[in-house]
Amino acid sequence: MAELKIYNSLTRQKEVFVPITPGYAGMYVCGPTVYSDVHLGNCRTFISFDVIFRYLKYLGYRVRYVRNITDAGHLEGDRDEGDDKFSKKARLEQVEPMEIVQKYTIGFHQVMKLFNNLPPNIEPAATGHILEQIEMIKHILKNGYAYEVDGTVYFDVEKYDKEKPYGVLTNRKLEELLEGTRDLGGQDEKKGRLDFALWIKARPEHLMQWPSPWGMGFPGWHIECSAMSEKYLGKKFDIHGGGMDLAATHHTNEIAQSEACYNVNPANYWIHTNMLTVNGARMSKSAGNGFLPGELFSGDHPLLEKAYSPMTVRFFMLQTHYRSTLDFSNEALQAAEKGLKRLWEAFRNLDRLYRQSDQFPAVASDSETENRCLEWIAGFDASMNDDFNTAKVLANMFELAPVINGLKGGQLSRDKISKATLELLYRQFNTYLTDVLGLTEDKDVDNGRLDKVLQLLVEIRKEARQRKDFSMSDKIRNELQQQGIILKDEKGGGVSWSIE
RNA sequence: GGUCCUGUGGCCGAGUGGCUAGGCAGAGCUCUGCAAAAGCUCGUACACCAGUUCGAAUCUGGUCGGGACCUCCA
Repeated sequence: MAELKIYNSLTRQKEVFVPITPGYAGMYVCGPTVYSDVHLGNCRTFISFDVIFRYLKYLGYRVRYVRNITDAGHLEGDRDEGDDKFSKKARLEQVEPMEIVQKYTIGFHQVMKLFNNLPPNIEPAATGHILEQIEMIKHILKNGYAYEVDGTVYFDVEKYDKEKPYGVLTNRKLEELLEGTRDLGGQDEKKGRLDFALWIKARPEHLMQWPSPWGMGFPGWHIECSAMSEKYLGKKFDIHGGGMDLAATHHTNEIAQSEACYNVNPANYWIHTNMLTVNGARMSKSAGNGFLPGELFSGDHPLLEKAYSPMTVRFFMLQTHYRSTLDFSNEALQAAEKGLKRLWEAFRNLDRLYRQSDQFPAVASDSETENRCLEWIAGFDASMNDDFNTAKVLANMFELAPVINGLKGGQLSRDKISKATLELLYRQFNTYLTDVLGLTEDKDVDNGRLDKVLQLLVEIRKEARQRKDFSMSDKIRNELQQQGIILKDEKGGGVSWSIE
């Protein structure tokens, strides 16, 4: 099999993936800050990495996928002072901060499940790793890359940059970064404008605080990922991922922390997923243009014309490469909904053909059709190996759909492709659709009883049609359609049905 | 201002120096009692201006437009 190539943000080029330990892959992805509902933009990132996780497994790697829950230390502003997001929200809702954390963690997991994202292998929380974070800060202090001011510990960026380029990830020089920094005013206790807090002194009334060598306080936002990734994946692991917005600050600081502590860049491959936009502007919590998954599934949002299922949204996202921005619109979602429906229809037809695979010859009568199919099938792996090009995989599936539907509907004779090719097609189509891309069929109503009832109605309608009693047959079909059940008369006299 | 990304047919979106992805919408046809579904056919798109080249939407330079990051956000 061809090699997997990954676009590495660190080197700004595609590189062949070579794991540190053959057969194993370690991946750390920055998870959500659970002080409010995740919006669709957050979901896009996690869906992208879910597919990457799934594909690595498909390739046979034993993957350890770690995705953290940020439940402490994430501050409101850029001043390294004031409340963290949890305490603020807790005050607002008059509950414990951990109630906020619990509520939105559960919500996050529910949404992930609806999108059919596999759970990570480890999902560590920042509050559960205070000790590890303190140890790491102590280590950085000992190495001389941090300093304490009145109970708060800062990372010394300018000192660090003298030995290692601070802005490697975003390809920026320290001087440029310093120019872009806002003057924070005279009362700043930091030595350098780019210095960031590793540990923050807590005021007495602060709701979340822990004892430390520097007094009561709480960890800075960036140290948790460094400490937890080291704990579960080691000082050096294969893949570190997250949204593109995290590269300039969060990931840059993570690299600095690990370098200052262990003298190593924590990850070989840095993967950054692009933003979801609305009318060309980034979807974000602070901009107020965020869609909540729930609003999408119910259609309850002023900008939405109708509800869209989780799988429609997942498919919509997979039609675009993860490194491109994706613009969110009704038109695009409706197109995705119809496209996905067509794909499932083709898969159902393929499933039926597969069960009749004995009707297919050992050698295809039409080598051109046969070979084209084989190329499209091989294209699944080839596309994914090229930096996880899910859009191309789906395009190949759509290329195969007319062949499948043609074989099923009789427009294409069944000797056109060989039994072996049909079976390969079924296996790969099935594996990719459900295992690699993680799509499941939206079935709100489906059970054996409904099937029996429909078979009865189909039978009655068939008899009516034989009598040329078309008013009766149309009545059955139309009334069912009112309920969202579509009857389709097939060529050989059979009838199939699908639910809208 | 700095760093970087991007500009593809009505819409969404892949992409390689030459062989015009794909989806949705639209038109015609086949099939059908009528439909639906399905199948077949149809759009010669690649911001603009130069340059490199036998040949560029794909490479280089410039112009214009859009966006991200530099401040919390996946």
